[in-house]
Amino acid sequence: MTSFLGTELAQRGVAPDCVQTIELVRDVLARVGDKWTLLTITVLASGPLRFTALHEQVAGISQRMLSQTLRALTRDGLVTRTAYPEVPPRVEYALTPLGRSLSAAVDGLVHWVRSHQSDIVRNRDEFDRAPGANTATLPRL
Amino acid sequence: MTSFLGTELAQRGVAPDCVQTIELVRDVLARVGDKWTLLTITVLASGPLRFTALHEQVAGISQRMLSQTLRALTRDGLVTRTAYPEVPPRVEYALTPLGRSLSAAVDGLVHWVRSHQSDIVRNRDEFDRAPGANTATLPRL
DNA sequence: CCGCATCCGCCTAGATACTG
DNA sequence: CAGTATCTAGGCGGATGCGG
Repeated sequence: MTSFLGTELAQRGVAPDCVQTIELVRDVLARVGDKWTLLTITVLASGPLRFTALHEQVAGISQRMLSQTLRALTRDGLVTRTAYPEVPPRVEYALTPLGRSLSAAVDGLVHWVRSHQSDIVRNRDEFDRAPGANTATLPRL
Repeated sequence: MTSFLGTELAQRGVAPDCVQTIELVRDVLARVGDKWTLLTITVLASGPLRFTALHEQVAGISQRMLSQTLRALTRDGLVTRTAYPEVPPRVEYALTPLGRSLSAAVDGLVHWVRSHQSDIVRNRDEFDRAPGANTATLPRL
C-alpha cells in the first residue's frame, strides 16, 4: 500500500486487492488521459514509427514530452523501443500486443464520445449561457 | 476549430468532423482520466450524495478540487447539482443518465486494467530493474 | 544528422486558509 | 455546510548541448 488513498480505503474496510485495483485503474487512466498519451497511442496504432515521424504526426507535442510519454509507455510494456545502431541513428517505436489491446479498450470510450459528443457540446453551451456561468474557475485540461 | 492541434490536423487534410471528434475525445478522456474525476464518478455511481459526503468518500480530495471536478461534470451534463434552499444549506449531486452511460463505458477500461494489471506491474518492475532505468525523468502523474 | 537529456521560465494544478 | 481566495510545487514548452 503506497498512497494516502490506499490507507484511507483500507481503513474504511475496502478489500486490499480492490484498493490496489482502484489505485492502478486511476494510475493507468491518468496515463491514458494525460495530454499526449492517447494521441501517441492512436498514431502508433496505424504502425511503427520513428521518433521524428511521431514528432510530426502528433502535431503540437514537444520533443521533451514525446520522449517522456514514450518512455512511460515503454515502461508499462505498451510500446517497444528499437534502436538501430546506424549512422544516422534510427529508433522505431511500435505498439506491443498489450498496447494494441489497450488501444482496443480505449476505442470503447472513443465510441462513447462519438455517440454522445453532441449531447456534451449542447450541455456545455447551455451551461455557459446560464446566468452565473463560472467557466473561469473550471479546470483547464 | 479552436486549437493548434485542430489546425494542424486540418492542414494535413484530415476531415473536419474527424478532427473535431479527436479533439473532443482527448478532451473527455482528459476529464475522465484526471486525478479525481474517475473516483468521483465511481462514488456517485452508487447513488446521489451531498458535498460533504463526497468530500469524505473520495478520500484525499481537497474541497477546491471537488468543487472544480463537480462543476466540470455538471457542465458536461454528466452530473446534476440540486441545491435545497434550507438552513443549513444542502446540495445534492447525482449522476445523470448520460453520466451513468459514461460510467458504464469506463467500466470497460476498468476491466481491461483488472485483466492486465499484473502485466503492467511486471513490466514496470522489469523496466526499473534494467541498467539505465531513467525513472527520474518520467512524468509524475 | 537523429535522438534524446538538461537547463530555464512560465503558468497551471493542487493544498491550505478563509467567508456567506 | 458549501464553497472561494491565496500560495506554492511542479508540469510543460523552448532552447541548448552532446553522444552516437
